[in-house]
Amino acid sequence: MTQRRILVTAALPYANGHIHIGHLVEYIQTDIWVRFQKLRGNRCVFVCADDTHGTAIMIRARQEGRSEEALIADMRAAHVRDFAGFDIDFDNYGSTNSETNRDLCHRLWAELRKGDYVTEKSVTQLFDPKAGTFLADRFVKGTCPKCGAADQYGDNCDKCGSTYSPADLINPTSTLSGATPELRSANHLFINIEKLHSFLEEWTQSGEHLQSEVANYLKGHFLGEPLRDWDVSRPAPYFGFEIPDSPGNYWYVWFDAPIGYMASTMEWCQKNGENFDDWWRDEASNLESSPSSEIHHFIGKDITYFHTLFWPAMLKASGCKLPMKVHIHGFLTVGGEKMSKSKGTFVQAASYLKHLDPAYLRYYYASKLGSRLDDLDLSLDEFVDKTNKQLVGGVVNIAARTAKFVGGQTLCETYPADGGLFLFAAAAGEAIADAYERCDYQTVIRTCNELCDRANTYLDEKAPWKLAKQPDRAEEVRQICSVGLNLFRQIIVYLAPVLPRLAQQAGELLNVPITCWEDSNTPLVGTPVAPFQHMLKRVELKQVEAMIEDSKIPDAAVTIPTTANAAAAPVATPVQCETTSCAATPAAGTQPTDGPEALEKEPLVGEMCSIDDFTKVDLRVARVLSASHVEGADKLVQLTLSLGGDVRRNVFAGIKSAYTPEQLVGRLVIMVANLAPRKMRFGMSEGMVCAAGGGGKEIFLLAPDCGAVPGQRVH
RNA sequence: GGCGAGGUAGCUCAGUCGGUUAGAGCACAGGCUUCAUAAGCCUGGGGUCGAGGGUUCGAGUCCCUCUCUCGCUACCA
Repeated sequence: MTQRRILVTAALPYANGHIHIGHLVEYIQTDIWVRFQKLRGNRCVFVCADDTHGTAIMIRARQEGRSEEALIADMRAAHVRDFAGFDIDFDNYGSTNSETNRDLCHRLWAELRKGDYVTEKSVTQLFDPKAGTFLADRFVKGTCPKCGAADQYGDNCDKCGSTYSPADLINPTSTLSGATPELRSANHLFINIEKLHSFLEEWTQSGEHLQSEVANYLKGHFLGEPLRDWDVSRPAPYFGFEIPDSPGNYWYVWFDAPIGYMASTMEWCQKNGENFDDWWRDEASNLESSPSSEIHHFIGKDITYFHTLFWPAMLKASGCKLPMKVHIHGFLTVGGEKMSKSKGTFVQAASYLKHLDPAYLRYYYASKLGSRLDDLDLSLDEFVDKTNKQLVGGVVNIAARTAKFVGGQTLCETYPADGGLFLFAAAAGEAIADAYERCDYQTVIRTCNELCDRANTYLDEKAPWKLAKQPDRAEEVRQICSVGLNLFRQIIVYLAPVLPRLAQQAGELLNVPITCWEDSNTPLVGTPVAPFQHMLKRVELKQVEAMIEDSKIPDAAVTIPTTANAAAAPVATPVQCETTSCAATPAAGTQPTDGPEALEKEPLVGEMCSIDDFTKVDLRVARVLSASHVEGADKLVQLTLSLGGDVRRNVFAGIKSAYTPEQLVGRLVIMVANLAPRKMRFGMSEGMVCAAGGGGKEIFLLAPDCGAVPGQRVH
C-alpha cells in the first residue's frame, strides 16, 4: 500500500472560553481519525491553534483590565492542558496571534491583491461612542422594529424571527457600555468571491470533498445566486493584524483564523525540517519521492460556510492547495437538550477530568459518531451503561478472565485451533478500516462489540477456569487463554485509535507493543504474559452526577430575586449602623413594589459565569482611610483604602457626582482587590470600589452590614 | 416562508443494488455459569417500518402527496 501524506486540522478553539465537552466531540473525533491514519502507516500530521483575534477578545481583555496578550496566553495554556488530559495529540499547537501567521496573512493578501480580488467600500455601522468601537450585531440590543419585542439583538428578532439591520432597532443600546450607538461610516475591504463562483460550484458539488447534505445546503443557500463580497476588514480599534496596505484597518478574525492552520503547519515544518510547500502548495507535490498530500479539515456545522466557501476561495485565489475533504459534524446535546449551564450539562473539560476517565468519553463519542452531520446526544445513563457493559464488561473482561491463568507464563509457541475466530476477526479488519476512514466510528464500535461477544462466547464454552483445577490439563488452559488473549489484542488494535491508553496497557500485558494495524493479522506466539492488572475502572452513575452537580451554575446566581422570593426568604433584621448611609431593606412584612426601570436600563447579562469565574474576582471589605478631590478631574475621587493591618490601596473612583470626600472617610466599602492596576492620568489605580446605579447622582456604594471588618473576603 | 436531514421494538439506533420470516444493544422475563471489575453465556416476549397513494412478480428501501420532529437561513465567535 502506498503511504499517504495527510494534513489534518481541527477547528481552532476561540480564546474567549474554556474547552467543554461539546468542543471535545470534534477534537476526539479528529484525534481518533489521526491516530487511525498513523496506525495504518500513513504519514499524518495533526495541527491546531488557538483562535485569538476579534472584538470579543478585545472587550473581554478590557473588562478584565489586562492586555489581550495576557488573556490569550492564559487561555492557550488552559486549552493545551485540557487537550492533553483527553489524549488529544497534536503535532503542533499554535496561535493565530503569531508572527508566522502574520507573515502568511501578508503573503495571501498580496496574492489576493495581485489577482484583483480586493475591493473597498464604505460600510455604515453602529458605533459605541463610550466604548470607542464599532459594534458587531451581537453587541447591540433594542426593540424589534417589526413586532416591538424588547431586548432583541441587532440582526434578528427571537420573537417574530424577522431580520433587519441593527440601525433599524428602536432604542438601540450597546451591550458593552449601555451607550446609545450612533451610525458611522468607515471603509472596509472586501474579497470578491463571486469571481470564483464557477470554481466553488464545481468544488462543492463534485461529491468528493463534502458530505452530500453540505453540498446541497450550499447549493440551495448560496450558489444559486451571485455570491456577495466578503467583508474581511474591521476598523480600529480591533485586536488582530493591521492590514499592511490599509492602515487603521485590521483583518477580520475569520480572515486570519483559517490561515492559522497554515501557520501551525509552518511551525511544525520548521521544527521537523519539512518543506511547507509540500503540504500547502499545489504544484510542489509532483515529485515521486513525495506523493501528493491531502488536507482534511474537521469542523462543526456552525462554521460550514467559512470552510466551504470563503476558505476554498481564498486558497484558490492565492494558488494554495485545496482541502481534500471537509468533515463536518453536528452539535452535542445532553439528555436530548442543548447544553445548559444551569442544568450542569455545560461541562468543562477540566471538570470532567476531575471526576471521570477520558477513555469513557472517547469511547462513548466514538460509539455515537457517524459520518453525517447529525447532532450527537450524550445520555448519562447510556454513558454509564456503555462504559460498564461494553468497555469494561466486554472488551477488558476478555483479558481479565484469561490473563490470570497464564500470567508469568508464555503464550503457546504455535497459535492453537480456535474454530476460525482469529481469521474471522482479521477479515473484519478492512471493513473496520473503511468505517474509520469515513468517520463512521459507530460501525467500528459495533463491529468490535460483535467480535467481543464471539470471544466471550468462546471462553464460556471452553471454560478454562474448570480445566485449571485439573493439573494435567494445564496445556489446554494455556491454549485457550492464548486464543483469548490474542482475540483481545486483535480487538484492541482496532480500538487503539479510540483508546490509546488501553492499547498501551495491552502492549504491556503481552510484552509486545501495538504499533500498526497489521498487528491484527498475526497472532502473538511464545511471548511472555505479564501478571494481569486492572486496566479501566467501572464508572458509577454517582460519579457522573457529581460532575453534573459540580458544573451547575444556578440561575439564581445571576437573577435578581423576585419580590415574592424576597418576601418568602427569611428576613434578616436590617441593621442600621455607621457604615451604611441608609438601609434600603423594607420593613419585614411589607410588600416592596420595585419597578422594572433598572433592569430595562441595564438588562441582565445573558452569559452565565461559573463559580470559578466568580472566585477569580477577589472582593474585599475595605475602609476608606482618606478621600480627596483630584485636581483637574471632574468625575474622580482619590481614595486610600485599608484592607486591615498596613495593607493600603490607592483607588481612583468615578463617584464625585454623588459623594463628597467628607462623606466617604471612615466608612466601609466593597472593593475588587485583585483588579489589575491601571495607569490613569492622575496616577495608578489599584482597585475598584463597587457601586450600583447608572451614574450622576445615581451612584450607591455597596457596604457590608455591621460587624464586617476590613480585609474580609466577600463570597 | 425557503432549504436540508430525519420518523424502524418501551429507549438508542443499524438495515448495502428493491429479494426468504425486518435486526442489534439497552430495558423486561426465564434459564445456565461462578474465571472475571455485581463481570459472562443462552432462550423468550415485544414492530401496520409516521399516514395515504403509485411503480413492481416483490417496497422499510424507488416515485408522489400529506403529516410530525430537528437543524440551517452569510458580513454573527
